[in-house]
Amino acid sequence: MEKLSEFSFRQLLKERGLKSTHQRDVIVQLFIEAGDHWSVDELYQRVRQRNPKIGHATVYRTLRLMAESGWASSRQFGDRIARFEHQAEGQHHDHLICLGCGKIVEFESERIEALQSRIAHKKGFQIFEHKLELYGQCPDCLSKKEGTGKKTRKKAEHG
Amino acid sequence: MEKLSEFSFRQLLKERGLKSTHQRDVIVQLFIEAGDHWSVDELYQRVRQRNPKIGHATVYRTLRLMAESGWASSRQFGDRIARFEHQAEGQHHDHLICLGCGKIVEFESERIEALQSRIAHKKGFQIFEHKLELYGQCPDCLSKKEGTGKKTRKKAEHG
DNA sequence: TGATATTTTGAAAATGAATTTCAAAATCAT
DNA sequence: ATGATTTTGAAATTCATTTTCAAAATATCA
Repeated sequence: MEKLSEFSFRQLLKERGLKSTHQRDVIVQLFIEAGDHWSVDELYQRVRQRNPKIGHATVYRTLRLMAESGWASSRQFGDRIARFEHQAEGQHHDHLICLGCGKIVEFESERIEALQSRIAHKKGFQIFEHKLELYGQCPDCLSKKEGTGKKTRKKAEHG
Repeated sequence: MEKLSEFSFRQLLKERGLKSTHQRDVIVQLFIEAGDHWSVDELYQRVRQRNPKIGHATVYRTLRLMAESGWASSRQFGDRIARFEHQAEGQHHDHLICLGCGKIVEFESERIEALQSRIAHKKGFQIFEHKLELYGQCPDCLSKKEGTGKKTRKKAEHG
């Protein structure tokens, strides 16, 4: 699969007999710029800044289109809202999620993947994908937290 | 923590200054009987069979209460609906989910847990819980499937 | 036991993320 | 440009879950 860009997305649309639009350009471009783990609504806010006329349904639709065509994938971390990430070209990756500040850190482990395959095979399953999420406290939140152990989940930090 | 039973749940309510009710008895008992990975609605259907006067809000509330007090835990497998399981006394377990028939199989792996801890530690995180889900096809669906690779997710099978 | 303060309940309304509807607007092949 | 087709935005809808609120049930204690 090609690396995602505004242009390769237009290419994809063409191949599928779909139309290129200003809205799709903006959304795809901002999706690329934004980085991983944004919710639809967070991305929609950015889109609005660039063009307030673009509706949220269009953001949902475009993100879904990207996910269906393999450019993006959607995940849920604990809550009920979908967060999108750029589809990793090669390696699959997993996530550490901070319950303090919402920060999401990615990691990879070939050894875990290998163990997963072995387990699946033992149970007779054929695996298409997996999700591994570790929930806890990030270094920052651990050092800040002297006193009470609060469990409030703030809006996700990104960067 | 004590093993879950109707009676220990009444105990818990008492300790918390909450009231024992017929509804809570029925819901807890059926939750125990039902086994793992039922959605609220599926459990609600069972509850209705025993007592059609019990409302779905009460089932939601009771399940939430059980989850808050550590008797049950809720998870989402791919879709947006919560499924509940009895809190494993000792060992944490993970899940294999069949995308063909919705069957959910549990497994445990100390070695994966150990690798997870190591990774978390390396990134400076302190982990409270984790989720590992492997999505694919179960043995039954693999053998059934000769021709087309359909991806429809049926209602979950249990047992 | 009965009075009463408190909690719980069920029905219906509210919420919130995501999807659909539909008429108007935009796109694209000719 | 023309016209068929797709896309759009706003509003409505869906669906799981939560909340509201008046009525009912429960616990407490005199």
